[in-house]
Amino acid sequence: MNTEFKEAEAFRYLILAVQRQGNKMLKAYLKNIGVTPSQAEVMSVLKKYQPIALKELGHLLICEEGSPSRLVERMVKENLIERIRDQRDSRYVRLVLTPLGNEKYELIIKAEADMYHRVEALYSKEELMTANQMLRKIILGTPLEQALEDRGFV
Amino acid sequence: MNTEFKEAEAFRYLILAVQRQGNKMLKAYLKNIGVTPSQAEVMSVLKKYQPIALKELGHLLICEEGSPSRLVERMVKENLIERIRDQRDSRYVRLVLTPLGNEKYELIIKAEADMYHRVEALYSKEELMTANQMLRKIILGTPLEQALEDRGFV
DNA sequence: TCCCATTAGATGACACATCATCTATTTATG
DNA sequence: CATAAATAGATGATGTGTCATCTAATGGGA
Repeated sequence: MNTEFKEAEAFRYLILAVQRQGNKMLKAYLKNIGVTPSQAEVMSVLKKYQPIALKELGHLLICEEGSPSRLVERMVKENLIERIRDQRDSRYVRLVLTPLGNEKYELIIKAEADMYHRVEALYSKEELMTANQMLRKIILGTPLEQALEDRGFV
Repeated sequence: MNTEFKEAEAFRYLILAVQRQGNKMLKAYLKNIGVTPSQAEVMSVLKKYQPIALKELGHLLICEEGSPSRLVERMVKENLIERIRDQRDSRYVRLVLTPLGNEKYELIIKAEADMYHRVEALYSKEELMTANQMLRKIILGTPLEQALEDRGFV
């Protein structure tokens, strides 16, 4: 077997595995709140940046590029988000959290904190900083760099 | 803003970003071969382990847990895989690469090598080993640990 | 031998992601 | 002012992932 790219190949699958496993774990923590990991991400972006247009939201999300029309659509149906047409330029919509959305966001913060506690039980702060610094390098020059920067993760 | 879990939160989104970005890059490399990253993973598992049952394949894949019926179904339709009912126990199917599948796999190896070159241009072998060692820790005790071990990534 | 628990795989349901295309508006330009 | 270019968002198509449930086949125990 060719072992030339052994570490690079392992890195590829380890990243995939960690993302899947982490998503699964977060999904479990969020289950009784009734939101998915992607929805939780939308809500935390809205909490910080609302009111915001769909396109801006798309630029800030890590979980999805392009315009998250359908992700938002489902959340509107579940009364987590309100979608308001802009008066001045009706191409835009302005997105804000509903009261229910705000309520649930409080629970989401707690669930995420539980998740982060588990991560910090596994890694020292120094380890995390080293890993993060390395992961940032691969994102430089990609469309996600701006999103991560705006969100405060760079 | 609460900064208690700053690094853990950044880690969460960096892992997501790197996985998305990497998947996108690999997808581009594989595009003219006509296979997706998940399909490429199935083919490299088959190349090494064929003939194999659907359930075993599911245990070996990182890209999907459970049984990858539909992933395989699409690949059968595209004549990449052959699905043969086991004579002795017709609950099982045995999966093998078709000649077309083998041909395409040769191209996939090249595309993946290009991808790995880019990763190694970014990171030293030592950095990769450090990162991989760290990522392995979070996988310990999860269902994916076995898959990674069997595939030779642990 | 007969019945039932077990097992492999298929399938329905749902929520993403991504890409291409379409629609409704707005704005720029002749 | 009229029309074309540009822009925001919606929508269709396709391929995942995940979970629950269903079906078909096997095998073990009464």
